[in-house]
Amino acid sequence: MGESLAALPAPYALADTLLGGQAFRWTRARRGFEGFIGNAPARLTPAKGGLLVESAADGDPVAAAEAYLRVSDNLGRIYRSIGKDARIRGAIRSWQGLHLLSQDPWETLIAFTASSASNVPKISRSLDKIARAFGEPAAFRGGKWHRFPTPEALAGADLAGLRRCELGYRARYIRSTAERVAEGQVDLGAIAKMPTAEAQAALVEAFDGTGPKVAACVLLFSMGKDDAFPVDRWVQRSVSEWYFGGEKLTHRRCEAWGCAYFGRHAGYAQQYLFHERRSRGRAPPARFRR
DNA sequence: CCACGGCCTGATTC
DNA sequence: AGAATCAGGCCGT
Repeated sequence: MGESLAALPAPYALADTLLGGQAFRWTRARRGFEGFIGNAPARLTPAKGGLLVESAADGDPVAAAEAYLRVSDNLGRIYRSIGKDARIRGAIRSWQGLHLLSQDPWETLIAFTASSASNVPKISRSLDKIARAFGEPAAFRGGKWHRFPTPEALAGADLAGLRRCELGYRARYIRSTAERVAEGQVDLGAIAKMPTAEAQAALVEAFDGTGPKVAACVLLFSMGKDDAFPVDRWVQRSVSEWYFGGEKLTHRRCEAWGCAYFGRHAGYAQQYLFHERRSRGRAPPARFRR
């Protein structure tokens, strides 16, 4: 087991990043967090001069953690790029150091398929149950952990077993998605290489239960497509209230607006809007309206 | 292209 | 207490 110090840029909002709803399998543990990096159990603990990484991963756990946490993102440059107005700049100020993660596409696809019309605690419980029921056990720090199951393992899962994971109607979506990936009918790696709009269309086309929002989350949180702009209820509200004076917007129009307005790093803007609106944002001061 | 109802289910609100 | 409503949507009509 490796144990060493990773570099962590000065403002890195670790808790908001790990627990804020882009990943679902991290929990607080003492002064740090326990979860998975590259499907290996890991513990991350803020320490003087960096981040203590403990992991059962093969290879270089520190490098894996740094890649997963996207520590080399240049947030200053990104903030300048998306900081188009006082409203988004206020959100950036409130959530300084919030990062996007670079997660595994397969797990992210299943996680956000499970997320539809649900909520973070329930999604976390579902994914934990899926891992316990269908994933490989892994020993780490004297505890018993369960890796996220492979596509093959989930493709072979019985529907009743999946339903016991609090998945409801999403269970059949998850199994059919696993079947398509396991059978090699869809290549997530190939999709990750496509331009964003094309990749999003390919995901929606390929998988039952994957619509534009879920696809955008997969692109943003696991495929490095920072120009994806997932529109969920919170982002929809924030854009409607803060940029359109409360006017109702279709999902499609909201997404198109976000991509055009924020540009290359629209996905980062989305994260900040999401956190700001979900945590406390209400009606905007009139001066922010257009 | 858009609007609407239905869908599993647990927590919260009324 | 039991009924609505909501929750990081998607699908079919």
